[in-house]
Amino acid sequence: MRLILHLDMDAFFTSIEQREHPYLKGKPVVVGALPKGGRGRGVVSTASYEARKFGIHSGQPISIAYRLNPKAIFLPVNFTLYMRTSQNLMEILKTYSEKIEVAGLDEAYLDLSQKVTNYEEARFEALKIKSDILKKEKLTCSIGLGPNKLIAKIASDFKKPNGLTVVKPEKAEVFLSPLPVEKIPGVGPKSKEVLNKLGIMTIADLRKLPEASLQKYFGKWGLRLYETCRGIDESELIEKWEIKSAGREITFERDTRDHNLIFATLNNLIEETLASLKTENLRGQTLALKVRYRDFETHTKQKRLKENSDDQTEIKKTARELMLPFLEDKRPIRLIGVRFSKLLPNG
DNA sequence: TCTGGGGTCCTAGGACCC
DNA sequence: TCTGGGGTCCTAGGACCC
Repeated sequence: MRLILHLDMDAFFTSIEQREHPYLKGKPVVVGALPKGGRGRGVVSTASYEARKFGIHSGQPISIAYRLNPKAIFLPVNFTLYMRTSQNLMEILKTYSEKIEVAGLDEAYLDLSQKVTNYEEARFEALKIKSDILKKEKLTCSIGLGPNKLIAKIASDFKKPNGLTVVKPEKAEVFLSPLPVEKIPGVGPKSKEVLNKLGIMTIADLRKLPEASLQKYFGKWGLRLYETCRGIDESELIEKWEIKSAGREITFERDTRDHNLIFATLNNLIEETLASLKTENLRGQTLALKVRYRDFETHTKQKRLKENSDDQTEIKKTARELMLPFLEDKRPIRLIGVRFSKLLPNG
């Protein structure tokens, strides 16, 4: 019997801030870009549950969050702190199963198939994990239990915060039926719109679509969707991720056409990315440049680097050449980014 | 209202090779 | 004159996730 647990921390970043600074408890806290009196350019990373009452949510432009509640407490992202907390968390989880997939700073899947024999035992394990994390890290989480990653993931989101949802295999279809299609991981705004226009609002509706139609609209992903809406997911936990690309990007404080600023920033981004690749003992064989104009139109140009092009000066020169055609456009530039892919171990 | 930064995966056309 | 089929690599774009 396969039994998967998915754990998702509750409002991870803001909960950590509230833990570190007790006076923040019970208050609307927003972690993300700084609002700068409503003129900030970033987005909300995490909003505390108190902040969510004002309509503030992650991914939202910080300027809007500021408008919704200027009195909320806006904090910058303390990535080092969250990373450290995340590592502690994952160490705790590893004591409950050796088979674990770390899915971001605040999420993990545990395969309990070898640890328990039924859902009652699994529920007991889940409760132990929750109390262990609360005791050791002073944080709450929500957990989903199910016969596969898909069900476990949707279940963990079903009751938040501090929830525990158990979905036995025979209840999977009934559990999924009433949920809106966008609850399916991988169904974002675009797919939701396509489906909604076809009159498909819930996962039960999705089940009425023939496999061939799903393939027509969504290609390979459509075939997966056909199984997903029936609660079928055979995918294994990914216990070890290998890095496939590494990059840096930055949104300018204000849109710019200043070539000096653009090229200086470009060089910085390359230096930073090369430094982080170096710590992994990797080098990239392909360099991609990204430019976003004021109107948010975004383009990329990439180039396979010459053999053994490990030379920073050479890479910067290539980046410069990739950038030049973008500068012929009259639109001010909002963001630039670089990314290395086709990574190889450094010989 | 105005949209971050780190990534992954998929698609599609053209080049090139057998 | 009309023109294969398959595989792989490269590039560009887009959807999505945390």
